Amino acid sequence: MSAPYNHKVIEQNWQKIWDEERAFAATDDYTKPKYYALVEFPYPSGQGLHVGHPRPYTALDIVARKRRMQGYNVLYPMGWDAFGLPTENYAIQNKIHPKLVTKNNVEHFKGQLHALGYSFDWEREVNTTDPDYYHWTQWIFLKLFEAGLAYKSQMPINWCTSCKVGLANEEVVNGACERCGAPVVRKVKSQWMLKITDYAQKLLDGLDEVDFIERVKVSQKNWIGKSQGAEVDFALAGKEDKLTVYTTRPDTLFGATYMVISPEHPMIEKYQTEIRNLDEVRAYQEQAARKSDFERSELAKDKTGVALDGLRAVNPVNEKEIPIWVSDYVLMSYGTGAIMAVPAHDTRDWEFARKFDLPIIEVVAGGEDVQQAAFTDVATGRLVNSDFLNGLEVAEAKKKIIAFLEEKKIGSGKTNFKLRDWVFSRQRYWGEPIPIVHCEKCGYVALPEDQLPLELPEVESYMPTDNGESPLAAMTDWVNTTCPCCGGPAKRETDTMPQWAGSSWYFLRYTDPQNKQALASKEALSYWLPVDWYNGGMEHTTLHLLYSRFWHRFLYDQKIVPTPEPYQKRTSHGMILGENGEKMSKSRGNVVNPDEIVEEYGADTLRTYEMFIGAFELSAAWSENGVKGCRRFLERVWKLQDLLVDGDAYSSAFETKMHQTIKKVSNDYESLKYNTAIAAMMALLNDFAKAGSINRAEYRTFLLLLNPVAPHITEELWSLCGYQGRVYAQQWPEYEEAKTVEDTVEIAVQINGKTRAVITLAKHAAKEEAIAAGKEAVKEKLTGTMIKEIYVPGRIINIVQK
RNA sequence: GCCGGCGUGGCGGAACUGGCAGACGCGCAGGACUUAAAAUCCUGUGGUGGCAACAUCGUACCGGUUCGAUUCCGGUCGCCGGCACCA
Repeated sequence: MSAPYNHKVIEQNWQKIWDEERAFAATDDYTKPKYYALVEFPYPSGQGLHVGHPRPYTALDIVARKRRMQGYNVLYPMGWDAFGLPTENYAIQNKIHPKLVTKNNVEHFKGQLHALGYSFDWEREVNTTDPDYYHWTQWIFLKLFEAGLAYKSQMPINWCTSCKVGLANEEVVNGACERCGAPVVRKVKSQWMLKITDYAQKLLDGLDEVDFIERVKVSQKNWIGKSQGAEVDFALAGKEDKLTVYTTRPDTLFGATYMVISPEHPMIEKYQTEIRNLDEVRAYQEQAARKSDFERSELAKDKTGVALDGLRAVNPVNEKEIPIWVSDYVLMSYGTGAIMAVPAHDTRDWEFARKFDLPIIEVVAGGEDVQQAAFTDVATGRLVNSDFLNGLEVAEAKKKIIAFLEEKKIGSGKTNFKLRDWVFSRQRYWGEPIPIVHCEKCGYVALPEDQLPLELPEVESYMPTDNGESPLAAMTDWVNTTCPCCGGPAKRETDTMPQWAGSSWYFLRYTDPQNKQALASKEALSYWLPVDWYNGGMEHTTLHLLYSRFWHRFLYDQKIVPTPEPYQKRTSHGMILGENGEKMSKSRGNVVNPDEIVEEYGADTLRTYEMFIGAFELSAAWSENGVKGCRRFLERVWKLQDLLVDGDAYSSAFETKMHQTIKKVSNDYESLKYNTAIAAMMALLNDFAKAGSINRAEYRTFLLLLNPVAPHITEELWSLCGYQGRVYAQQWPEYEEAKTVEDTVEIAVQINGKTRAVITLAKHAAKEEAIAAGKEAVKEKLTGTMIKEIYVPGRIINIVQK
């Protein structure tokens, strides 16, 4: 009888052996075929590892281990995205240097990950807060600056009242700070911006060349938000001036019955003396200014607005005078800050027109009565009441009206993007210093490259100042410097970079993490890139993914990286919820500590369970009983050694099953179907247990298949049973397609689509033979008139009767 | 409101390209072992009816296409995620 399965001893032992043997180090032998598997590096928070972390890490560990067994030189790295607010806030509260907090958290995390037996190449570990790392983050920023893609701009930004930092538009969630939930207000500040909008089209086009799961592509596309329409000039009645609008429906121009401008539109200031109800307009502007974007949208159901009394516009296609309204549903930050309202064919305009009793004129026929609801279907409608556009379909009408506008010089076709530039400044301590100085004479000047890294100075307090300056601003010795350009007095930039900076290029550093001369060598980059498979959370599919694609594309244009896209394939995993099906959180009291699971059941059990828990892309609720079930499975795998018999080829009883299982497991590991791969191995195990024996060839294959999921127990059994070498160094098992199919199949015999019998048939039985056998099996139920006989080989026999 | 996804036993979830719905696991019930319990092993387990063979209903709901629909199409309801008056 075998000794009991002691996971603690086994797991620590093998982790030590793997380290000593450098089992998972990627080699610099660039002649071998490579595979770069990547998971998002964690933020090393004070709470330590969450049970959500092992899900993606295990999934790609499986892929990485399998690829190594298939002969690839595999890079599966890990590092730390360690700048960030929680660390800084903890440092402020406890008066500890964030560097020290980070060091402690990283150590804790690393120990936890190590205990899970991941095949990370720890020799390539990176840390975004390491000056040797952020040297290159700063270097990339300088490249962006030189290329004119980093600029300073005085503009209204999202200001978090609690964190006292500016936030990118993308970081504001429902008008609240994404990190702390405090309300976000508008505040004008001079900010470093990155011109991601210059790359909107390239970022959109790049999606066609990569293998991202569809919903990720859709999110990226929606975020970039390309729309094609036109800008149209509306003359102001009685003035030599015009109001330009952007519209995606220029075809409906004849239906424009009024205009709406944003409360911030400069037109109001320009013509204030002619606006007879200026007081009313001023009051409305003030009311709108107090609202955040969130409130402006939240109050959407009840539209507000005020008509400009004294100013009217002229519809350029029919010369009709139409009123101009001011409403906060039109935003200054998108398009031109003014719209032409076509209530018959736009839902928002329709609501507004209803509320203020404005005319609704149908210009696209094909829907219901436009007085009852807006008709917005562009596919089926045809133009009416539109002069020379009458009878055309929407798409044709668009083309024709744009041509008309361009000919008359009153408008033109125009493409717009929703994407906005990236606010890159943070008024915080714990981030990369921005390597720019400001000189009265020379303006903003880049730090020379030989002065990089510009290290964070020691400060007394990490707290941002109340006026919103970074704590670095108080360090006058550090701030006051000389201008690299003219040698005169200058001041350093005191804002730091956002956390997104370090994570926008970390996958490049893994290819050559010690390099002092460059972010990575050309050779390393051209060998390892692109990342073959990148898995991460759905929550990063817009921000991090887009930012890192932007930086990469820029570096490609600078001829620094060899590929236009950084990631060939991107997948996403679902969240792990608490036992009650709710998101795990301290306040809900449903947090599971992975350390306790590893202690009690073992890393292999945790890994197996997290892969078995459900469909990888969907969220799944934790179940301690489920964990026990997986432990039971591994116990049974352990005991299989007692059933071991000689045999260096698969026994005839199991040959087909072995080939089928190899095929199933191999394919499932590639397609995120870890749960069914494990189910297949459980089913095979049940068969062996039932048979009472397993031969050495069969057990060998079984251990190889299971190894990527449960690496420790399989190495132990491999060694215990006297197989040579290490599992991790073996060849991945192969199957023969021909041997995965049985000679005979069970096939259902249906009458009128209802199964009435199941018969066993030769796999390729001829139709006559099959039908005859089928009829024989259900003969006493064949009472009606024969209509049709259907036979799909290997699938079904269906006898249709009346 | 818009966009995306999902809806299958008591529970987590399977089901290739339209072909026996419920694999695998959990839970539960019964049995074996044990003084007993735990662990382990065996058997059963969608609902209803029947001793049983079997019949019948059943993949959110309504309808359609088809010899045949969890799968395809149209509509309705519910849940989750994202976006937020983007013109």
